[in-house]
Amino acid sequence: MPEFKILIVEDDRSIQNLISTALKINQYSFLNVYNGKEAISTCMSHKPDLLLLDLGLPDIDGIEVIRTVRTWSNVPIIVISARDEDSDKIEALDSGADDYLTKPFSVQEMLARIRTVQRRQQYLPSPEQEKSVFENGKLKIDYASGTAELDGAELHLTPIEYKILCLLSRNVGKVLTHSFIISNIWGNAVDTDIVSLRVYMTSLRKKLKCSEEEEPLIRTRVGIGYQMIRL
Amino acid sequence: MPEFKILIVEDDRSIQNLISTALKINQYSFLNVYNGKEAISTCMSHKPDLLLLDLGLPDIDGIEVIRTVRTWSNVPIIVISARDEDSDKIEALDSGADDYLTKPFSVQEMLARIRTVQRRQQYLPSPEQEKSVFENGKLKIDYASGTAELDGAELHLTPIEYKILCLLSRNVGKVLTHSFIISNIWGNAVDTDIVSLRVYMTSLRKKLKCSEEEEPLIRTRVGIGYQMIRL
DNA sequence: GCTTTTCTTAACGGAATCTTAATGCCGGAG
DNA sequence: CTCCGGCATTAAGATTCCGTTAAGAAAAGC
Repeated sequence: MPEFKILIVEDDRSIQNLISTALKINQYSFLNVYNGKEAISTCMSHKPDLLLLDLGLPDIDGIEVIRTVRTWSNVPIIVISARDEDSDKIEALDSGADDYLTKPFSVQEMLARIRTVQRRQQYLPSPEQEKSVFENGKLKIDYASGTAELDGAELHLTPIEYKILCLLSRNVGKVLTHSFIISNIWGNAVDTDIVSLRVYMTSLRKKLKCSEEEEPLIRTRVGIGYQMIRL
Repeated sequence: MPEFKILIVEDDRSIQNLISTALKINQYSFLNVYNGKEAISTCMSHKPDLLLLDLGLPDIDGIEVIRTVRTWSNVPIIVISARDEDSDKIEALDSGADDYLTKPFSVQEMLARIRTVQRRQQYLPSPEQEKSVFENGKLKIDYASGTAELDGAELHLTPIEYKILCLLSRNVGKVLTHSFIISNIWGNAVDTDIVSLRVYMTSLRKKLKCSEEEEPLIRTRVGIGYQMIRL
């Protein structure tokens, strides 16, 4: 195995120190950042193999960090938080976290859970080239900053529109079924109608369409779902 | 998404019942076994997508179950145990467990951690995904993206046409009876006429036929059914 | 608290698709 | 040769599916 890079996101210096020391002893390579924005940008630039993430950050909420990173990356995320309410755990896990440790935590257990992540990594096919910027024709998405632009002009998308666009872009060329899109956007719990999805597709298409006489970026597969065309 | 089968390994009937009920409500399909030997054999025979494993079993130690299963399978394992010593957790995780919940545990948290496993599953290469492209003469089907093309040009197929084409392609060379095709496309419940099938075969053939003087891709077996020819 | 944005739901016209029916073709049996 | 069963093909009605608009509800920002 090459090297395993861990990004520690923790504003409490003493805990940050505790974790760093443990990782150093076990010969992991790691980086420290102290707030959410740094976490996202470092994650983008350094492409770590694992995130150790505190939820209580000074700037952004940790949950938001998870959601943002998950728009373009499947990097394992272990949450380390002082909040021990069930609702917090569930929200973090459903937002995309892989594991959740409650402070005070056992360093040995943390290390064991890191090893679990490493072990799973082995079975993954190819370390997919996860880029944080997506480009397709005139469309350009910057997953890290959460923005999209068309022909250089920034698009003003609502959160849901943006999510749908991300989902389609991450699966360019593939046909995504209605139910797949809905469960990915609204979560497994909620049952939203297909009708809502259609409304969003309309407004998305309206915003994506700069000129006529062009092949539409998003194609409808009648009876199945939608598909972004690779231009 | 197909179905997600969970194997519950728990000798305490009350807890087993608690878990079963939660899974049933959330429409998972699951199996119950009550000791380690059954766990291992059922795991082999039924190939579940997830193991919920209690460590305190009457016959074998749970850790041994993990190690045994791990000799041939990477199926996700979530341990649910009364032991809350660090050493127990670490041993279980290092033996191959993916997660560790301590009794008493929150059912909601358990469900969230199951969803985490499911989410990760999506990114893994499934057996069918590996051979997801079918080619035969000028015809090419990409099962993953749900598209088919003829001579490089994409085919516009209706859902039923596409289903029929997939069915035939997955059984190239074989003769499929009318009733087999009908039950596979429309399900055993609906009684659709053979006449409808003929109409679809016509439109399918029309779309598949690029030039004359060629051997037709789909051959009629009078009185029996249809067959895709391997070119 | 008020304004603005975003989300959701309902309604409707139109398009794509499914199904059924009618017609003609072909080969074998009488 | 003629009849008949199985099949292909076409057309047309029925049905489902989609896109769009508008309006009220909810949420976010000020």
